[in-house]
Amino acid sequence: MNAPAPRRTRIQQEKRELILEAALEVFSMHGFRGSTIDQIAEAAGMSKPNLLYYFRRKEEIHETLIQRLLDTWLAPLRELDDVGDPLTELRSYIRRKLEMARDYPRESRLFANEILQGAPRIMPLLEGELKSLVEEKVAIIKDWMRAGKIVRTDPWHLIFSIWATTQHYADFDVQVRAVLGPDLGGEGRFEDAARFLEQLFLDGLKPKASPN
Amino acid sequence: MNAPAPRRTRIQQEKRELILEAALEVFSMHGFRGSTIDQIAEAAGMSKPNLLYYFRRKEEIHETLIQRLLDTWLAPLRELDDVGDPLTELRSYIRRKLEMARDYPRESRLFANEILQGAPRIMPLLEGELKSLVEEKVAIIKDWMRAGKIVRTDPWHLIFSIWATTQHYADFDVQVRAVLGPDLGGEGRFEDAARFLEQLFLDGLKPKASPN
DNA sequence: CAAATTTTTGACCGGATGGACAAACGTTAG
DNA sequence: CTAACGTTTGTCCATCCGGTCAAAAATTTG
Repeated sequence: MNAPAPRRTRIQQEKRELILEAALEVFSMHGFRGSTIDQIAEAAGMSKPNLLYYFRRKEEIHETLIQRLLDTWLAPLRELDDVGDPLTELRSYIRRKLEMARDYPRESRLFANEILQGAPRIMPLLEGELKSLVEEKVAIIKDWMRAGKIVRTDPWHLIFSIWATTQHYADFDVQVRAVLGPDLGGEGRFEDAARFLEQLFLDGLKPKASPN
Repeated sequence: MNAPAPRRTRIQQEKRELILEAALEVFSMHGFRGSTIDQIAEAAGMSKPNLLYYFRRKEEIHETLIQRLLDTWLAPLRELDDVGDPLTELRSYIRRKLEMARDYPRESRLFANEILQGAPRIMPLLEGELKSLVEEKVAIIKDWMRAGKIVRTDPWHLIFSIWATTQHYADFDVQVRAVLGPDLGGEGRFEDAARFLEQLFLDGLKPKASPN
């Protein structure tokens, strides 16, 4: 399906990296249609034709960005496995997702933009890779429920709500900071969010009968 | 500050309404920059110059849409008051928000688009009206906590997480449906989500000591 | 009906934007 | 030095898009 990755010199690699970094900044802020090649070129410190020497089309930059994003984006969920204690596993999943919202807000917004617009470029991936990954993790969670390790609830919507609450702090960051104001909206907001989410999910999920 | 609303004939009102309906469809899908006047005009069944006879600029449509949206959008939160039982109040707030995600997904996406792009047009409103509304409701929630009606937790992030989880079903609807698949992703998904969220928030918030 | 007013449309304009291209520039290898 | 190759840039083009305008069509008013 994919063409073989062409050989590239070290300089080409670096320039392409520079462009991708700049494009991430621009795309995540203005969306695909709202961003211009000129903006990206300027952010990357080069001229438009020069940028087009490294990426032939605007879409090519976007595609590369999205593709690269998805690998790192799903990593936390991939790491969720059934070897550890369920509550510990879920806690560190939530924490990792929140850390990603804090450390990679641009990636999160790029993804959000894509989904908002109907996911035209990644629909197959959502229905394929993502769907089966979630199914795999849902199975694990169901096992935990059957074993009485966590309360019975809907595992799909549990995952959705973890996604929603954590990504909210990246995608809606402007709103969060505006509402919290200067006092509460500083860097500490992620600590507060982490504490809150841990309490929300883990107290909500902890079995009432025999808390061990 | 605002110019007085000009007198309009019934026909003008209807046409403007038609245009706003079409624009909501288009803007919520492609964002402001990604939408063209031609698209909106075609969706409204009229020519571009004709549309521009009713709205002089593209921005004017968008502003009208956003302004109208915000009133209805914050209505559920406004209704949250301290007269009823706290858990009942929160339950119906969550339910109303989820119903809005189900019944007005385009409005939700329009709002999400605006926030994602840094809220350039509504920042003052976020820092003003929204902030003080949230502060007001945070005070109520704090009272409930002091009175032992609900567990102590961070009221700001409680509100954020209600926003995040409910709006997720509108903004990320494509992803939700893709992951759930045809079986689970039907209309029942909102019922499932409602049940899950109620359990998540209310069990998580219910005081452990004396549940009454 | 006829004048006045409102609504609709085709044609057009100017600027922005994605992209092409050839020439210039720089670097490396013989 | 110079030929070959990789990189950079100025210029240009076609298209898209927001918005204008005058004239035609429809509607209302007298």
